[in-house]
Amino acid sequence: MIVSNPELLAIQNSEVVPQLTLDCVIFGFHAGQLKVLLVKWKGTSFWSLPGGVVRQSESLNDAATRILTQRTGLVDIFLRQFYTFGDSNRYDKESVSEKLASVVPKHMWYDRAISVGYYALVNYAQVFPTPDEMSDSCEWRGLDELPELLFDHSEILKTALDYLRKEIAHQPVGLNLLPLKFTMPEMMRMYEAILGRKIDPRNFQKKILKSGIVIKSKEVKKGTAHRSPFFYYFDNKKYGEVLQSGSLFFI
Amino acid sequence: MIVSNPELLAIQNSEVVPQLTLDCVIFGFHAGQLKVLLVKWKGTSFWSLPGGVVRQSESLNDAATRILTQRTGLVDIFLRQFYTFGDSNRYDKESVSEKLASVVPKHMWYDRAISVGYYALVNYAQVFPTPDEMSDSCEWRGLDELPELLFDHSEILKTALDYLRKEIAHQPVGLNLLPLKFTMPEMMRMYEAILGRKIDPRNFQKKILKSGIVIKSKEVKKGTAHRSPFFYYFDNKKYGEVLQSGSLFFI
DNA sequence: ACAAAAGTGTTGCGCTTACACCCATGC
DNA sequence: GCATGGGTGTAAGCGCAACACTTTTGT
Repeated sequence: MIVSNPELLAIQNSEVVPQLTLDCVIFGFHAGQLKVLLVKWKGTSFWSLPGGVVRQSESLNDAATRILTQRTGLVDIFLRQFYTFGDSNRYDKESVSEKLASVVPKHMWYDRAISVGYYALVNYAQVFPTPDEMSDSCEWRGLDELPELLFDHSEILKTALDYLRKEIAHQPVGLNLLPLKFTMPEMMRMYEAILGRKIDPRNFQKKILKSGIVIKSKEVKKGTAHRSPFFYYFDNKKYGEVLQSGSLFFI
Repeated sequence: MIVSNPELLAIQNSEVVPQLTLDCVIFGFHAGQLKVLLVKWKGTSFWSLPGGVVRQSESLNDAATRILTQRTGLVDIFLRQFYTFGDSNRYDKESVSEKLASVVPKHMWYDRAISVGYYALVNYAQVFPTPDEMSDSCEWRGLDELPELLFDHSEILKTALDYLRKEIAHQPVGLNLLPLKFTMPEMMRMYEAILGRKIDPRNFQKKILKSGIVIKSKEVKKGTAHRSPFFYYFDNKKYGEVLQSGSLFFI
């Protein structure tokens, strides 16, 4: 049996690494908002991050990729390990096993588990949120409309966002979050959503253009009810170079 | 039984988290060089990073602190989790169990293990390197005189150094690596050792002083065979503030 | 006296920030 | 035509990097 699924199942066979789980914070960008993909446990109203176990034969990165592909349908996504959560009281076994009794038999829970946290940046429009056999929905939620999360997943989410904010200061971000063609205001709103603050549009444009990671197309976006903004697209080669070099890139 | 010790013992009881280990990259600074604490396995000539298992009742941070205190005699050290290594082929069970057959019975090895990496910054002069029951020595080694290491420990060490170099750009470092009183050239050589490049002494001094984390004492260091440098000491309060705020601090 | 390391200031450039008006579009 | 958002340039100040000579000390 292979359990593709979630948190903390006390599977005592040798197929998976015991007491180890992996949780994914999947970020998307839509309607000017940073969103996170959450799952709701079958027959309950309890939400958590999508997660899973690690098979004996796969690496942590492979496990994270597998989980992401299952939930989003995407391959080749930007994925990064950011922290491993190992407090001995990350969750209360009694309380959790009670809440999820209809999904997971109580005796299957470990007393404690360690969870490796990954975050992913994905293109919202290309994602097909897919619940699995333990969840009956899988949905995007804005950062300001988050439900309470099971386990320590609220903390994991918050930590992921902290890491993302740090990384964005050194590396270009966007190739993974934005569609193929996008406007400068869209890109700027993405940065604003991640950083949680306003950015000056003139300075933003100057900096992005100077870095060389985007190219201005001659095409404009029509039907925006106001002046038509230009489309831009990423220069993948240059983007990769800047990503490699980490040649910083504050906004 | 509690095994305080190292990598990858297939202890099948419930005292420790199975298939999970924790490895520490302990950095010290001495004689102008960045050094790392290594252990040599008993009766062999094989070296590795000091590591250990995680007890069921302790958090990852607690486990790392325990291991560090055992090896160095220090309490209250600067310790940071940086990455979790989870490739399924991090080590070759056959080859490792062969090499360490005199220390660990072959059947005790897991097929694979996940290792959480921590690095620590410690004051070289205060450390008493202490081998444990599995190692017959525990020694400092300079970064350019490293032996080959077991498992994937060379990669872990390299990764730790990468993380340290990134962190040093945002946070003050030194309170943990330098003695209570130190000279500006000593501090500068520490930065040079970590960053692996030369620094301009005038610009360095300006930047450090401006940050306010050190205070110049009126005392000079005597007997240096040349002009006597001033002693400095850390302003712990200010240091803590800068550390918190992450108010960056490039060198 | 000599060799070696420590101490110290200035300048120019580039980067960052602050700031406001005109333009295009849909309604 | 009006409201809304998009597009764009300049100026000032700050931070960073480059750079060399004098001082002190032990031998």
